[in-house]
Amino acid sequence: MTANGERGTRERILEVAEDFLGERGYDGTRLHLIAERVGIQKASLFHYFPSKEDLYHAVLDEGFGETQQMLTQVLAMQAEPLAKVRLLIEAYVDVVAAHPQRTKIFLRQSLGDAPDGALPNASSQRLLEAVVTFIGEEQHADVFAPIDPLALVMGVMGMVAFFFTSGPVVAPAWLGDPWSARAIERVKRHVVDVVERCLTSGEQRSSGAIKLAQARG
Amino acid sequence: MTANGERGTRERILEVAEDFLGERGYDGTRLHLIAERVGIQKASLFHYFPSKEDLYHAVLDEGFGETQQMLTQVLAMQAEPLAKVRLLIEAYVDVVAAHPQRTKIFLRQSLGDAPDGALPNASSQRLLEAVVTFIGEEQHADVFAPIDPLALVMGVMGMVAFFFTSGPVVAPAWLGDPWSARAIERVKRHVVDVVERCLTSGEQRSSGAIKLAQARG
DNA sequence: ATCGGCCTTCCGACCGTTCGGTAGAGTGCG
DNA sequence: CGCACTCTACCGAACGGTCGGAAGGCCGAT
Repeated sequence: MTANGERGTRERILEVAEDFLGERGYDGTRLHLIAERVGIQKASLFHYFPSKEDLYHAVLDEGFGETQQMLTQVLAMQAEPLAKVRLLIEAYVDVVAAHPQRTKIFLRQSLGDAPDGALPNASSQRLLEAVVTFIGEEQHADVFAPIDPLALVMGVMGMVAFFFTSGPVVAPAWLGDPWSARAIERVKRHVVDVVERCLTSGEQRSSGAIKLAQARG
Repeated sequence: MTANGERGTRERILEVAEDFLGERGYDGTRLHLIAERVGIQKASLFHYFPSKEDLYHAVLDEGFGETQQMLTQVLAMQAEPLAKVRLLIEAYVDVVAAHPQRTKIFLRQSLGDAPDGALPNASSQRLLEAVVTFIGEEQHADVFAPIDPLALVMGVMGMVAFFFTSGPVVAPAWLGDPWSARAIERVKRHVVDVVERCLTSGEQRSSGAIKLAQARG
């Protein structure tokens, strides 16, 4: 037994790496700093991961997997359509709020952080499709109001990610500590509110929005 | 007169730098590649900008300034409240779509791309406040439905940014070429649609909105 | 019980490359 | 000449990654 009695060096590396990758991105992450924080020699990193890029992908996979698993679970639940949407949003906000660095990595990835560029990740796309299909079906049954489901879902992703990652920079006063339970609740409520208004508004506005605006004048 | 007859080497550097910074971020941007694409020697970059960080900030300032100027202009226009909101959104989408790299840089910046961390940028905060105040006043006059205005505005920023920067990765099929006029129009319509539903729904749904209304008094 | 090999885990030292940045001279123009 | 601009050549530092080996646990053979 050397310095590290507890087991899980590999896991600790992944944790620390996630922190650095979220904070500074792929190119900004220094392996020797990861090693230092883990309490290990830099060369030892290469015992667990063949290269920096492999470490990056390991962190990525871990994060994606967990998030998708949680959302898939919620999607399979039995509930009223609108309630299920609410649950989905709340679960998503929870998972984003619980792993801020992971969310940052996800955003960075889609901005093209990795050296090999941004990859579309097949399984996450399947999940996205499942959610969109669910909403589309309810719309077809006239339970939900007609609105582009894909745009709606992607809008939710964008809003939530932006609130937590960019929010503190753009509007530091708002939310205060973005990871506090109070802030999380606020974000949930707002997003649910917005989506519900979009899915329950009686009139169809999609293309007639401009006319409506004029009519109100 | 040497190789570069047309004037504006500095401007060309800024353009090219914006491209690289958006595509790969601060740490991933290599000065020698910028120089190469400009058609200049790397050392010449330092004649115009004292350091990489200064170049970065120059790009940042240029981008912020232009965006803010445009939005401020729209905000000062005379129009019906709801129409003005629509104009603001359309202007914002236009400017984002016109400068994708700039938007990526902005997102990266708020994720903490620069070596000195993310700075809250005072003037952009003032603009944000102006928009929020405008919405708040219309709500107070019962023209707009009660909903957290700051959250709404930030949500719009998040949605739009996400559509254009992450959209192609998350859902490549959607939008197709995200910078086509068709895609831009689609994004505009969706965002305007969502915001209008939020600002015109008669009933009051969120308890967050109630709190906001209280806080305002 | 203990020796010797073996495996995992980790380490100190080192390597080739590339990065941001500098020095200084050259060139053409007003 | 002075000035604005660009060049070639170079530098120290830091990076990702490699190498050979040391420290200890494990286990079977003696």
